[in-house]
Amino acid sequence: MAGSVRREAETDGVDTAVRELLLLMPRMVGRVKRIPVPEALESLSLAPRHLSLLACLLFDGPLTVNDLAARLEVAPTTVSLMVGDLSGKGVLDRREDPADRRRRIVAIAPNQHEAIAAWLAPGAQAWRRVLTPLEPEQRRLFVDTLLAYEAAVAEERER
Amino acid sequence: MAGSVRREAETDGVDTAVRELLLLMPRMVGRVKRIPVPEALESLSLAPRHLSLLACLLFDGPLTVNDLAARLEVAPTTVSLMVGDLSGKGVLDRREDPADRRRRIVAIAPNQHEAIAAWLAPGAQAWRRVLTPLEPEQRRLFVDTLLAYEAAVAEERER
DNA sequence: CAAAGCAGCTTTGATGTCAAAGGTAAATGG
DNA sequence: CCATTTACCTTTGACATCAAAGCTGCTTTG
Repeated sequence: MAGSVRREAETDGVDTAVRELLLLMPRMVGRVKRIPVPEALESLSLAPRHLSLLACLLFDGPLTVNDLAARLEVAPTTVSLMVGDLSGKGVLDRREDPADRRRRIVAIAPNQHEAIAAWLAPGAQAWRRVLTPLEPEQRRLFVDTLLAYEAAVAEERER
Repeated sequence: MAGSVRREAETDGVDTAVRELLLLMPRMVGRVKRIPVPEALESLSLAPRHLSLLACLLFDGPLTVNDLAARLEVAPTTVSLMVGDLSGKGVLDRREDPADRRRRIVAIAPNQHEAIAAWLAPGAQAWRRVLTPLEPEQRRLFVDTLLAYEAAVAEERER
C-alpha cells in the first residue's frame, strides 16, 4: 500500500495518521465548498466560492488581480471573471491604479463591508471552536504543521 | 501587528491563528489540486482530480458510487462520470452487485493496482515529512483537531 | 524618442462539476 | 400479485475554472 513504504516501528504512528489525513482532506475541501450563504447576500448572487476571495480582501486590504490569484492559488482568469462579475453587482470596487494603468485595484465596496464581515464570521467560528480549547503552543504547532504541509506539497510539485 | 502587545492574552492567539488558517486553506486546496501525475499513468488520462477517488478505493476496498460520493463530499454525478471514464480505460473495474442489481461495485483493476499505489506514495510523502518529526501525541492532536474542524463545518451547515 | 520586450488583465474555447430529471431495480403494502 | 414508493445510478443542461491567445500600457535600449 501507499503508506507501507517504511516498516520501522518508529514510523508506525505516522502511517496511520497519513492514511487518515489522505482520506480526510478531500472531505474537508468538499465541506468548505458548501458553507451556506446568508440570505442578505444571496440576492447579490454571492456563492461559497467567493468566500476566500472576499476573505483576502477583508484581511489584507485592496489587491490587484494577479495578487489575488497568487494568494488563492487560482488562475488570474478566474479572479478576473469573478471580479468583473462582483463589481458589476456593486459588491466590489474595481478601478485602475493611477500609478500604473495596466493594474486594477480591487477592493470591497464600502457599503458591503459589514455584510461580508458577517458572512465570514461563521466560517471563522468553526476554527475558533476548535482552537480555543488548545494551549497556545498547541495552536502554534497546529498552524505550523499545516503551513509545513503546504510547503511540502509545493516542493513535491517541482520534480 | 502580529507581534504587538496582547490585550486579551487568552483570545488573541486564537484570532491570529484563525486568520492565518482562513487565508491558508484556499491556498492549500489549490496546491493539492496540482500534484503532478506520473508519466506512467498520464497515458491513461489520469489527472490529479482522480487521486482522492483512487485513494478511497485503495484504502477501503471496492465501494459503490454513492459510497464514494459521500466519502469524497462530491455529487454522485461526478463519481459516476469519472468511474465511467476510468473503467472504459481499464483503470477501474465496474460491475453490477449480484445481490442488488441497482448497485455498481467499483474497484481498482488488479493490474493497475501497483501503479496507482506508486502514484499515491509521493502525495503521502508530503504528510509523512511533516508528521515524522512530531511526538506521537502531537500527531494525534493534529489529526484530531482537523477532524474536529471538519465536524464543526458540517454543523455550521445546518443552520 | 521609436522599437522591442515585458507586465497585467481580459477574452476565448475546452474541460470539470453539479443539480435536476430520467431510467431501472428492489422494497413495501394493500 | 400488482401498484406505489424508495434507492441507486446515469443523462442532461448550466455554470465554474483554466490554458492559451489577445490587448493595452509600462519599461528598456539603442
